[in-house]
Amino acid sequence: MKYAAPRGTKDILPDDSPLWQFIEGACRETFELFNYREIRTPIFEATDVFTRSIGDSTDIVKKEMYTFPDRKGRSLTLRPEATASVVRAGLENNLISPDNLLKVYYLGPMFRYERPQAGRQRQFHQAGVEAFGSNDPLLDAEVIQMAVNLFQALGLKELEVDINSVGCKKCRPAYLEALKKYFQENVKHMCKDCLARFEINPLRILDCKEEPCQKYIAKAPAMVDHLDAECKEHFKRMVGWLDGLEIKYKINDRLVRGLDYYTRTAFEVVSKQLGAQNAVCGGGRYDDLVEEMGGKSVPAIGFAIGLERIMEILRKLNVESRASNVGLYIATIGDEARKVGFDLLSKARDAGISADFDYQGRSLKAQMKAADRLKAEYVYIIGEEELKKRSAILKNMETADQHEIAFDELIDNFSGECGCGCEH
RNA sequence: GCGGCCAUGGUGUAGGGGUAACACAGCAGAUUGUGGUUCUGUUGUCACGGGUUCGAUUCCCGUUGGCCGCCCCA
Repeated sequence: MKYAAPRGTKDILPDDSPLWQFIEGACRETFELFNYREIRTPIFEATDVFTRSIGDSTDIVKKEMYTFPDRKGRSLTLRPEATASVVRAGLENNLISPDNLLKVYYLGPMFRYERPQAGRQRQFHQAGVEAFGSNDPLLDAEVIQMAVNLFQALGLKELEVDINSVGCKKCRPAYLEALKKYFQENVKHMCKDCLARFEINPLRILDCKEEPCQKYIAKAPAMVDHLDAECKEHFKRMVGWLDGLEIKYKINDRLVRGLDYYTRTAFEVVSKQLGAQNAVCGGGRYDDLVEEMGGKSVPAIGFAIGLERIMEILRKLNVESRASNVGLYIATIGDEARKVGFDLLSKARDAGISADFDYQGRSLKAQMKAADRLKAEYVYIIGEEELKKRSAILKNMETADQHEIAFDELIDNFSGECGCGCEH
């Protein structure tokens, strides 16, 4: 093979697109139900947009960004996630302000230079939402509810919603100190990764899955116990709203998210039907980001959903539906019939009937076979005799019934019964 | 960035130092104007580069890519 798609990228082929459209459609529908409106930002940004927001010490910034200089030497980066872009766009276009509530959603490809594996690609797709302008815990609950509703609409089960609070810039430093103090003596018994985490970001130790480390982690102080009064109140009230909405969740005081900008609420939806990469949705509040990116202080919250991972689950559930949308296939014999057939073909399309034709001048048998494979509902067969009569055979491919219909009446015959393959 | 496994027609697989087997799909045909069954034919530089050898698709090394795990994340 001379050319192949770059490592970690995948073609989405016609057989897959119905499922993609289903997923994307469900996202749009749910988001719009909650009155979020679509925003589309460029696929690349000035590198600073990401380094400043995501954080220099995160893996994304340290080793996963697709960064390149353009022809004038400016450093650009393919977006590894969308939140930073949305904040940039919102600020640039004056959509974000403290006294204005902005709710937007996006859908599209993201890029991270990572080693591909199950549920992980270098170009992958996310759908997400961002809401700016409110620090009310009600909004946190609603955002989580929206994610849950979406997964319901998609027919996903066996999901778990994990929530936690990572505090704010006022109370987190004290917690980090407490963590350090706690791990100070134990860390030497723990894995070498944890040793490194201890220096860089002790919060990450909580994420470690190594068996020997677990017993130390289990007794480590939890952020929820170190929240200041306001953060504690925020978390309590959000949980209250979630209970009111009857949303099942698990408080996971070990949940730490990988981007630096999160404050207070952090949540994740994980699937039991996936392998190691089991998070299908991750999000949280980022009350300081807008200000850090040069705006006024505007609280915000959002989440992102990994579409490939949703796809993987749906594939396992076998929800692949691949109905044809061809209502009419026009088969012809001979050059003259072909001209007439092609003319009827375009008339059919003008009338909104999805129609197809043979482009290779093949035998009638081959045309019938093609129509069959396309699962066309009807085939209109035009031969020499039919040309003289200006009337040809319309065959119902499912029942195999066929009868004659004049060229002039073909389209009208269809408009009544909706031969377009749509669902009614 | 690290580790394990792998790489044969469109797809899924078999094989093995002397130029590849099977199934399915595709295409063509089986009294030349009708599909889903059957039968026949047809489809491959055995990932790429180098080495060992009289000879490599088969053995060795490297590269690239895939799968899975670690890290991290969606």
